Parts: sequence; C-alpha cells; structure tokens
Amino acid sequence: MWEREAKITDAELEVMEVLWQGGDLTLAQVKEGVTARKGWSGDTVKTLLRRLLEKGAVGQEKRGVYHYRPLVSREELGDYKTRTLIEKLYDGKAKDLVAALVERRQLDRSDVAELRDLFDKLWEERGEDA
Amino acid sequence: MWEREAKITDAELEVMEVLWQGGDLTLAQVKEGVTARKGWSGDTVKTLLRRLLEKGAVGQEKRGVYHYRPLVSREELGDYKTRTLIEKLYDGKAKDLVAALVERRQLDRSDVAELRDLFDKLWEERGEDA
DNA sequence: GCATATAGGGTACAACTGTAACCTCATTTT
DNA sequence: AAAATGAGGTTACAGTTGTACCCTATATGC
Repeated sequence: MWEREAKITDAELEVMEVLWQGGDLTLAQVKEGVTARKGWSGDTVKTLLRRLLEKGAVGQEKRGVYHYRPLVSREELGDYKTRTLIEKLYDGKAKDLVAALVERRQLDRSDVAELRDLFDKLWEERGEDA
Repeated sequence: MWEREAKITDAELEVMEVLWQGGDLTLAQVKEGVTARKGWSGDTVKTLLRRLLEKGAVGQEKRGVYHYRPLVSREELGDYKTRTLIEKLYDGKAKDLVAALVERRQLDRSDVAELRDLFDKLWEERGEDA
C-alpha cells in the first residue's frame, strides 16, 4: 500500500466501510449505505468517494452507471495504520502494544484463552527454526 | 483523557516526545530537542507548543521563564489511539488486532516467547475468577 | 548607556478535512 | 411535451494542520 492510500481520513473510512461490505456498488448504493450509517448528505458521500478515487483507494468502472469498489482492503489499511501507530507510540515494538493491551485490560477472559493458545501454537510452529 | 487531548497531531507528537523525555523544560530546551530530532524552526516548535497548551495536553508554569511539562502520558495517548484504531478497523475487538499482528508476522521469535509466557501467566492469574 | 539576543505574543498561509450546495444533462413520470 | 428525478461534474467554505515569519519588550554583553 502506497502513501496516498494510507492517508484515508475518518470520514472517508465510513465510505470504505460500506464498500468493504458491499464490494461493487453504484453511487446510489454507496450513498444509501453511508447515509444509513452516518446521516450525511448524498453530496457529502459523493465528495468523499471522489477523494478516495483521487487517492487511489477506490476504483470506478462504467457499466451503464459507474460502479465503485475498494482497491485497499480493510486488512491492509489496518495493518498500515497499526504499524505507524506502533512506530509513533510504542517505540516500534509490536510486543509493547500487546503488553499495553494486557496492562490496560483490553482483553477479556476468552480473548486471553484464545491468545494463549495462539501463542502456544505459534511457538510450536515457529519456535525451532528461523 | 478527554477528547481535546486525544487530537494530538503527528507534528505535535514530536513535541510531546521531547517533553516526555525531558519532563520539565523551558521553551529553549524544547526547541533544542525538537530541532535536533526534526530540524524544524524554533518558531514552528513554539506554534506546536502553543497548540498543545490550548488542547490541554501540556502545562506551563512561570518560574522566571516558562517551563513546560506534559499533562498526558505517552501511555495514555497510546492507549487512546490504540482503542480508537481498534474501534475503527478491528471491529472493536482488541484480540483481532493481536491476531493481525501475528498474521502479518510483526512479532519475532523472542516476542512470541515473551507473549506466550505473558498470556500463560495471565491465564493463571485471571483464569479462575471474574 | 547602547547594541543585540531572546522570550513571548501575534499573524500567515497553503494543504487537507468535514460537510455540503449548485449546475447540467439525460431519463422517467405524468 | 413539461416536469420531476437522478447521475455526474464543479465549487464552496470554515476548521485543522504543517510550517513558518514578524514585532515588542526585556535581559545581557560590552
């Protein structure tokens, strides 16, 4: 993911959210989706969609009427934003973020259980090599 | 941490970083610290410090010359930004963030070891109650 | 005492963001 | 066909952010 895509703003994120869920939508459908979530005017949605096109985060294809689809996945964007957050506030150490989540009680009992298993398995799989 | 403090921008973060390290600094010292890191003009640093004061993220105290000190800790800010990131991109589930870090290989062998132990211990401590 | 450096206050200004309105042309409705 | 509706294009406008300059009063160096 290049820099331009990375600068997706909060308002634009709402539009991406609708596209991530819908996959391939007309403007009318995007408007509907975003308006349902946020109550913004259709014109506002249009502007956000245009900016996302300019940023290369969304693609448009003319099939009768234009259809829009995300060019960045939520996973990619999450990954990017998480990495920059770790850089800026956790001294570049992903582990410190996880430790902070634990410290701050952001993980409940079942999360801890799942993650304990996950790290156990991970240790088995990747423990010996590399 | 209230909303105003949360909106610390990237440029402002550099100033916070210096204050977090220095604790209680004069403008001249903050300028020096930030300029050393980023090469920005002293005036720029002044502006950023003023905005941080307005946002309530930094306090000022006149002892001869003004001294500045952070009113928000790096931990608080990290926590806040992490939580909003989780809200916006991981469906509110902290566990999903951690799983993504694993998936994306953001944790190395020793991180995995440490975290495995951490979650093990956490499971022992908090496993039975709550 | 005069020159100069510095602290503090105010102003600047373009790019980006949030939130929209306006205009025009084609299509559908009556 | 006249009117209403909708798609697409363009423009708007205040607030925020990044990055800095200018002015004044005071302190400091000779």
